Amino acid sequence: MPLRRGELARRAGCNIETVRYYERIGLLPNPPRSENGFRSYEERHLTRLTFIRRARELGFTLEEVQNLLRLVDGGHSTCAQVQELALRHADEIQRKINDLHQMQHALKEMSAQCSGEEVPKCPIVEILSETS
Amino acid sequence: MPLRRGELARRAGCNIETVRYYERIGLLPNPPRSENGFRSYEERHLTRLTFIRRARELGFTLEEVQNLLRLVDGGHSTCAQVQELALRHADEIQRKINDLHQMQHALKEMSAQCSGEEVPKCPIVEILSETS
DNA sequence: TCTTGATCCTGTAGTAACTACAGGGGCTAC
DNA sequence: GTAGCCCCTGTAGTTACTACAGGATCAAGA
Repeated sequence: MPLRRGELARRAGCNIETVRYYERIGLLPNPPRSENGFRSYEERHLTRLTFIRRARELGFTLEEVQNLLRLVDGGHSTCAQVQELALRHADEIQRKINDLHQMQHALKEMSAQCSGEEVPKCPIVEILSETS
Repeated sequence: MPLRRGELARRAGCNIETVRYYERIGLLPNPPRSENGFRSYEERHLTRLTFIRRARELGFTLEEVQNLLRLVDGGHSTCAQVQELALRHADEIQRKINDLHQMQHALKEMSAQCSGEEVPKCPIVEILSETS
């Protein structure tokens, strides 16, 4: 199932130009070309691109995405390095999860207290501004 | 406790120039100025700025942050509107939480299976590429 | 009192991560 | 054979910052 650029982008949920951009900066490998010069992608490209798109939506920078990809691609030699990095990433992710839980709680609370004419005060801003 | 721009940025955890940028695009209100023309911020500015920084780190665009702020600032008239918006945001947040949980699980699994010389294969990319 | 250092001001230019467009070519289908 | 859709390349524009230049303010020390 070789995919062309447009179809790859569509399935990964990203813009068609983004594919070319990631190729240019080395985040996606240059794919083989078919006879007519069109880029020809495989499942593994789709997998990788979808991961990148999702990680970006979760607030990771492209540099952080690069680090994660290198981690799973096996760029690090020793187990200690891998563990260190994996756990550091996991901690960062936990922080994000906590923040999101707080946001969600605040929004649901607001929605629940919304009845009739009364629009309640939503504490989401105050809650998420605490320096934890 | 009036704060100047540098101290506000430092406490909120963002760059000093970002403050001016948010002011320019209308995300932060223009603060009063002291005698010498310096910007003079209050607690509420710090609260707002910290919220923005955190929301950005969680992958929300500035436009989405604007929407969240309008929601809590009371820009929407009816309760139905507020509920609709709040729940939509909460759903989006739940999706992010799910993705982060999967990433975290994959990373911890990888770290746990790391022993001695063996560096295991990490399924984080494959897992997060599933279109759920 | 003078100067050094830190901070502020404004305007503008540079960077990261896309996104859009112009000009041209390759298929397929009526 | 031409209309419509997709692809190619190069380049320019957008979003969200971030850095820098040139100058003013102000507290503290020599």
